[in-house]
Amino acid sequence: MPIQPDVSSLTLNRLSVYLRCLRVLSEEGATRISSKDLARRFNLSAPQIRKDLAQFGEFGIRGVGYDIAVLERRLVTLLGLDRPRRLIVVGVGNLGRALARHLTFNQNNYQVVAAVDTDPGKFGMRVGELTVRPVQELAEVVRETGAEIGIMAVPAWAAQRTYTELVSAGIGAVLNFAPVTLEVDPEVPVKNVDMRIHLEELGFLLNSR
Amino acid sequence: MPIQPDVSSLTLNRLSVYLRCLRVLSEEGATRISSKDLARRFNLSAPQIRKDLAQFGEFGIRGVGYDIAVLERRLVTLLGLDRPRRLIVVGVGNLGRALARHLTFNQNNYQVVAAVDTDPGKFGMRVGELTVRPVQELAEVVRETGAEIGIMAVPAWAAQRTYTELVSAGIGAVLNFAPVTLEVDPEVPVKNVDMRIHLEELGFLLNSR
DNA sequence: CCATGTGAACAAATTCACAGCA
DNA sequence: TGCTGTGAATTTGTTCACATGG
Repeated sequence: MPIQPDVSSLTLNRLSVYLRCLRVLSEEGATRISSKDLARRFNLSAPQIRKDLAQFGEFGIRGVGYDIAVLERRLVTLLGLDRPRRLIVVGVGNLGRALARHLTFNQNNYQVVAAVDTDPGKFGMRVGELTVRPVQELAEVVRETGAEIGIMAVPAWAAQRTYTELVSAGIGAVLNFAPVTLEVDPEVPVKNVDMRIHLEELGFLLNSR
Repeated sequence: MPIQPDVSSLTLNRLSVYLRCLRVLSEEGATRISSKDLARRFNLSAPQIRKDLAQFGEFGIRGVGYDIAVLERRLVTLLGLDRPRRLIVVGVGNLGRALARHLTFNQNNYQVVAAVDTDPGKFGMRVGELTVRPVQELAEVVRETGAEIGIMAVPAWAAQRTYTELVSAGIGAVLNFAPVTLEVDPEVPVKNVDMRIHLEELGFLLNSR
């Protein structure tokens, strides 16, 4: 019965995948699933499912499998999906505007609550339900809205400065779409979405055939 | 002097990073760089730089370092950045429209040359320079435009079918933004951009403090 | 000399295989 | 009996350290 010592990013990402799979099964009315069946059904690895889950306690029933509802609840809690997460979009170019709309999901969690930009020409502009505010007011906006995650959709050259500003404004974590490697404060984790790197990898693969 | 046996995704992604760094140095007028200096300057690992590069031949000059221009050219070639890459966007919702604009870079490579959707209400709609065409004409559009990479910005439930259609249409590789694990044809590689997984990882990290 | 290129040591991640329990 | 949970084996990736060569 070990507590999580520290969990790798690889494992965490698989937890998200497992949750997705469990929701499909729930939808179908299933109540129990073994790691083997889960693996077969969704192209996963059974021992890996067990190793991953075992890091957070013993959920399974030996000889039977996992209770889908129980496991689902546990993963929801672990991934912080049991309460709202407020997001703030920084940079409302093409991508920022799309993200401001796209990342506001249905339900209770993940809602984009604010958008800011440096360009005075954009202040007051409407993006979905939001009004674009000046980046100078970032700290204020973060405080007012309770935003926890910053979505960075700024040009590469502005990214490091923007990150620093988000940190000072009291943000808790950042999803970065700018194609740069940020100098990161360990207190404010960053995940990068670097489309150019992905495209270049595909470019390499296209070349080799 | 080994040829590339097969290169890991991790290595390929670092090549993109190296290229980015070299461009900064070029810009500054530098002509030579050692793995040690490159590592120090950009927070990389010197032995890893050497290992990564060595997979593709011997570029360095012992006792001196690497010639920036030579290395840059080699990486450009490896990553397929020396000739145009035409992209087709499938699904022109908020995200698809933004990507259609965002992924058309300056220069000669990476240009979005077409956009398609299933919704007849969107046929003929303008997105930047493009006109949205019916997904039924996918194969034709791919042939006409010479698109090599498909950008999937469709809902999760449509993703698998869309991938299959892209494969039949003769696409070479896919960048997938739908939050699903695709069943993949080994001939048509896929890279996933799964924002939900990233947000859920950040959610976990926010919880643990 | 000095930095590359590389085998050897190490670390991380995955898979295996089985003990232990419902 | 059958599946979980887990140490042990394996594979994959990174770092070290040094022989090699400009």
